[in-house]
Amino acid sequence: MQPVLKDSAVAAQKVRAMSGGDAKNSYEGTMGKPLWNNAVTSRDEQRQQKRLAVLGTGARLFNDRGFDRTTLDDIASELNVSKRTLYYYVSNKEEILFECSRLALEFMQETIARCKDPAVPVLERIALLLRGYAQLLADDMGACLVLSKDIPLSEPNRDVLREGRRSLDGLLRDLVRAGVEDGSIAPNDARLTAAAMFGAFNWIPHWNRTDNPVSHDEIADRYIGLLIDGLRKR
Amino acid sequence: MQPVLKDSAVAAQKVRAMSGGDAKNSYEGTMGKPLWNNAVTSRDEQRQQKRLAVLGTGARLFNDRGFDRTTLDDIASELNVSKRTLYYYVSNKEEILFECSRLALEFMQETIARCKDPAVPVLERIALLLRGYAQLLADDMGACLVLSKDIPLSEPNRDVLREGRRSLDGLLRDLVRAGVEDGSIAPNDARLTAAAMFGAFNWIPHWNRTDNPVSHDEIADRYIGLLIDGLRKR
DNA sequence: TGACTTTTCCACTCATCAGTTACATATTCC
DNA sequence: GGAATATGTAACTGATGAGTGGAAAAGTCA
Repeated sequence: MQPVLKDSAVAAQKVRAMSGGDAKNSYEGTMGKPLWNNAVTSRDEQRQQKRLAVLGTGARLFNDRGFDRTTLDDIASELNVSKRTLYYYVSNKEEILFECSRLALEFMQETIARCKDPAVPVLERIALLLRGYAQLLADDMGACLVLSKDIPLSEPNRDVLREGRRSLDGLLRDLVRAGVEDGSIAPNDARLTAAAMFGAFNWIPHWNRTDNPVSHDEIADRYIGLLIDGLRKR
Repeated sequence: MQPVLKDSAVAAQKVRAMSGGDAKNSYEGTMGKPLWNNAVTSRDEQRQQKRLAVLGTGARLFNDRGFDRTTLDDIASELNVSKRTLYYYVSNKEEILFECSRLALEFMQETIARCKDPAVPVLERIALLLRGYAQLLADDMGACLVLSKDIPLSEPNRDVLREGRRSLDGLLRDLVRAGVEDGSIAPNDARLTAAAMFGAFNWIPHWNRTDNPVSHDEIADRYIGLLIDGLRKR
């Protein structure tokens, strides 16, 4: 196939071309938002969008094959571009993974903020957090946060992600403790409880990454029901 | 350090030497059983034990660094042996991973059998299964089953493991359905329920792999309690 | 048009690592 | 003792893949 970026006349086509052309591979963007728009965009915006296409394609391939088994040539050829071109948008392979994970954590911020509203009952806030998390994991970048969790990054990057994960975990623990305090939750070790809950959700990208995935909303509903009310019939 | 296998006089010492010598690295064997015994052992038994040491060390390093980031030289040097020597016990890198996973699934068979006893109430049988699974995950080979789950193996091996995992998952689903049938469990989608439960447990090796791990029995107790009775206070 | 910037690619280097070749030394057993 | 078997090593091969150098093509704007 021809290198597309060079030939196409219109910027919008270019960015679409970055995504690989055919529908099944086309990069749908992050959190469901389309990656490009057809309006005339500035050079900087185009650059930013292409960079996002690199990150998104990277995330998808990392999730499919694993970080170590994905070559930069894989990502490049998915985008119909040479490997050298990728280095115009990112400075190395690690940066792709780091940025995907960092963005994923950033996407959670809105949900996190909403979970801190003291007007909402604790159990509902926990459900809110978990539902938001399930939606995050439906996205390639969100799944990347889980599936490539154990790839060792260099010093500063690693700390940034660790802090992000830690604060997410801390929030759930705090909610559990708050629930115990106000009597809505049975006493328990908040650390283990939070680990069990995140664990259940983190496993989703491991099994639900098929051609016909179960809807993450449906999964979230059942998981939340199970975690809050348990298996046992009353 | 000297190559130890060649110099040591006594078989038992040899096998201990295979494990790296110093206590912190010494290979403790599988499922808590010591790997060697001091009785005079036959050549075949020694070979088998050394093979197990290779597998166990492989599993541990795979769990620590990931399969792709573990070289055969890493495993060899952990055992104070040359890489070529490993090839006397296994035929390639994949075989190490495959055998570890296969053995882990084999270790579960006893638990699986006990869970099929119809005299025991369903909820207890589920607890039995999950407790056995948590113990499996405390072992390097068991953790390997989870942490290297997504490494692609060649055709026949992949199918063997898939079948093992599938039947484990199937058992839990069947138990859940049986519980719904006999009224001890609230109606639900058994597939999602089993996924949530295994997910919670599968995540353990991801977070509890430190110098001071939480006891897997303690984790199992809390997880089982949560999954059966839920967060909500009654 | 022509100067300037942005984007792109070909072809390369260099390191890593699975698996092998060729050989050496121990051990077992006749 | 000596043949057969088991255990081990050092040094190599061949493939793979991250990252780069240098230059050409395309786009921008006077």
